[in-house]
Amino acid sequence: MSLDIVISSSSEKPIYQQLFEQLSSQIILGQLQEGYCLPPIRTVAKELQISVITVKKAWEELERRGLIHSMVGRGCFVAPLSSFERLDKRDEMAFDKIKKDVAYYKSLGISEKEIIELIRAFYKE
Amino acid sequence: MSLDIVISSSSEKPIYQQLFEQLSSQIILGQLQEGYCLPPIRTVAKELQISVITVKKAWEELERRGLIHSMVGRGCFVAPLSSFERLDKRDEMAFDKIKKDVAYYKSLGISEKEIIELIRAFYKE
Amino acid sequence: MSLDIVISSSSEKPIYQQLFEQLSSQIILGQLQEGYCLPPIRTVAKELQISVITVKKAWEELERRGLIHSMVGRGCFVAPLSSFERLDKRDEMAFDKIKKDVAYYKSLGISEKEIIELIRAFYKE
Amino acid sequence: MSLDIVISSSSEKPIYQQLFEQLSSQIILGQLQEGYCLPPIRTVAKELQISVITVKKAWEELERRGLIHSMVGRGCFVAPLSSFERLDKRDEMAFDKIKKDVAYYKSLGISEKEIIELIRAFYKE
DNA sequence: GTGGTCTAGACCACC
DNA sequence: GTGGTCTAGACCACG
Repeated sequence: MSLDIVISSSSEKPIYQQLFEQLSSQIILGQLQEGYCLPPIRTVAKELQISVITVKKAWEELERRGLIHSMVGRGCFVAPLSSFERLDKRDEMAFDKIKKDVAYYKSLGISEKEIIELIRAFYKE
Repeated sequence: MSLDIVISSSSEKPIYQQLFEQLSSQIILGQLQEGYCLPPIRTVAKELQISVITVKKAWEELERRGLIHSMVGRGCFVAPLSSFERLDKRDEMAFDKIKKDVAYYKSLGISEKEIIELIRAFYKE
Repeated sequence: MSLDIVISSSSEKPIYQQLFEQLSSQIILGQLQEGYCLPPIRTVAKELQISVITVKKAWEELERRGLIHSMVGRGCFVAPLSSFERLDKRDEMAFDKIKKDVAYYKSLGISEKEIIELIRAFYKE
Repeated sequence: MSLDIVISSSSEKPIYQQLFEQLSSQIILGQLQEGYCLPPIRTVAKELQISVITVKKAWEELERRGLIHSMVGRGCFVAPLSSFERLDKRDEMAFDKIKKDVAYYKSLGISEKEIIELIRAFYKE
């Protein structure tokens, strides 16, 4: 399998979400090219030692977001997306999160300046 | 009840966590002074129209973080914290989160510059 | 259980889709009022003699469409929708289908007039 | 190959059904004359870049409907149909679908008038 | 008690 | 061989 996925079963995040996040990143960043045929879900499940259903759930979410499309009997393929569309989906996925994050930072009384310094510091790591 | 809490039952966040976040903010920001006696959990539960168990869970989390301490038969009290200690706890609660957030932003290929612009924009709202 | 659902296991449609279609109709038509608490999925599953997972899948689709929202430990509730929003969702669900249907009718060489006569006839039944 | 077929691999419809629908339309509309010898299924498969099995399945469905008949070792031929018979088969194929469609429209609470307006609009496209 | 997640394993439609 | 659907049953988080 050529997928580059790491699953942490001890993570607080559900496995299907870890899968979704990693795959969606790779598609949005163009690391998986359009038309690329993903490995069969049963293969992915076996290699990651998780259930087929869990993989399926992640794939369904990817399809719902228009990042892949599945064809019975043929496999699942990375959707054709222009650079513009990829950027659009990326922003769509990031904005809501950032908005919530900022709301939380503010509720803790952390200043804009402090946040930005921390962001810069963690970005360099 | 003199607590200033707002619960959203339609939020995606569990109720106990909403409680915890709001109380911890207020303690960390010094809005609830040290030694202040919190209302009985049954009172809080009744006024917010939630389960006693839910309130208990939030209080336990606050105690675990050292923000309150309970005395059997007497009630729960805001812990005595110096300004320095409060800042320390605040940072402790914020750092891990920011670190994770930045990791996610990076995985989506968003630049440090973009993030900071968004943070600034959302901060002004 | 007060839900008014009929499942045909011999139908060509998947069970979860039958569930989804009937529930969504009832919500869109205002037959299930906003805030109404649906019976627990395990109860629905038992009464309809289908799997919990199948019910869950239908509920997930309803939630995705904004027709219900679920709260862990509390249940699933019909979303608050204005008459306008309900009409909007109804149209959203109907338009795509009608468009496809018309394309098929046209490919069979059936005239607009014939179709309309048939629609009228079946509508009266 | 003189067949006029377009296959969409990204369509939600199975390929064999796309094949069947297009061929049956052409036969019913008299675009393929009776006695016309269809190209060998291996030729069709190669030109459309699909599996022979898929073509075979579509051909079987056409034969089941009495639109073509196969003669071992000689090929598949468009069945001899009078104009009347063709109209009959067309209606047979359309009626069930329209009936189901109308049932669905009704379940969504869409009025006969609305449907007809939409049908007219989509027909003009 | 609720819903959320994950599992193993079956059968089907499609290619 | 592929993905799609359905099943039974487990464990967890939440209230």
